Amino acid sequence: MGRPPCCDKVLGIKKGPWTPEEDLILASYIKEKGPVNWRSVPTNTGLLRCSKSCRLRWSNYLRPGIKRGNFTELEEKKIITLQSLWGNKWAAIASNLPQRTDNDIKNYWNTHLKKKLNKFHSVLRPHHLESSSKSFEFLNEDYRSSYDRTRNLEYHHLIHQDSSLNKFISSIVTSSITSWSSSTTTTYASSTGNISRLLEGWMKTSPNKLKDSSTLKLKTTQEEKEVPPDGSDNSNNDNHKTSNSNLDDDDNLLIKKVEVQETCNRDDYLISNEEDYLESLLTFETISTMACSEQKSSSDSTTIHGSTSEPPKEPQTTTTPMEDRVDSTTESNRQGWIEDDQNQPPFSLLEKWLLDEATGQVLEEDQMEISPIF
DNA sequence: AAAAATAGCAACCGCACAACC
DNA sequence: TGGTTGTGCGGTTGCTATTTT
Repeated sequence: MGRPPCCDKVLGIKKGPWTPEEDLILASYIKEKGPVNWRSVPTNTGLLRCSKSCRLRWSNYLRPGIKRGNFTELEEKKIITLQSLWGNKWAAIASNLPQRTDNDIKNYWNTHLKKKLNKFHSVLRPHHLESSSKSFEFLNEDYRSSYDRTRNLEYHHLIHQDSSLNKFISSIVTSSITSWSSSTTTTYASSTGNISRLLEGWMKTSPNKLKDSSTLKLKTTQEEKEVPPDGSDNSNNDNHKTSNSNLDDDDNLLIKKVEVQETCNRDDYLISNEEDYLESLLTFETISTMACSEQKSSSDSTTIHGSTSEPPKEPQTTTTPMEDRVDSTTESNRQGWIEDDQNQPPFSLLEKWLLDEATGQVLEEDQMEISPIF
């Protein structure tokens, strides 16, 4: 026998946007009762909502400490990085952005960042993409999406090849958390904000939440790196909510302290490289404009290649972009990719930056020395 | 000025899984 | 042991606001 129908199948259950009155009732009830059995909430509050709807409303909008709208560049960067590492594991990603909900991040990714990345690729690699689009005509939307993700994963792979890069990503996340921890600015949507302010002071961000968020598990061993914090096989969806199962809370707090200290010691490094990253990724609209005007004014198909204006090169083979790019994730191909740069399609700024990082052109190894996180 | 298209986002849906009985 | 329940999660839908035609 399967599960009984969810309560939202019951007649009389209200759907659609929540009203401020409903928000107030729900928030007040949870404020009074504390952690609740969601099944009992509609009954006890008189709300004509299903338990799931109540839980969702609370966890996504009413829960104190939620920050809404106005994603910062650092948050964008972090989302992009983690999405490339873990895919659409929004809950896992959200666990590393303490004030954001998975739903919010997911929406932001779908409506902003995905487009941004696509634009980023299409502008900086017009030649490559032009041929890509033809090769992709036979692919359905899902498959193309998976290709997009594969491209993101290429960055991931490059990062994996080089411990310093991996550490860099870790440090980005860590420094983000550090700055968030000290941030007190919170922006709420109108009605939600009113409700939240009603609850202000009642429920501070729980120590556990803060601690969990601070214990991002960017693994440093190869097998661990591939595992998202919730477990890649989905065998345990709650894995990302626990810090280090082998350590007790005090140990984890100690690790956090050490980590923060190390982050502070790396400030100079972080600032310079995060700026580089942002420059390539988050300001590409400017680059896009430049590229467009460049292409308009020039008929010789000159295009932007990283920070240079190296002419684009036609792909040397007839392989599809998928083959071309996915195969490049092998170590040998990666090496070839780097060494045989002249024969490869031009890299985007981001790709080039990562390659520069991987080949040690930017950073000294001793500067990068960071204790493995967890 | 109005209609159509698009973007943004809140909320819903359904599946998976663990805990409980 | 198997059914029931509660919860988490990712994907999708649909409404509203904004922009374009």
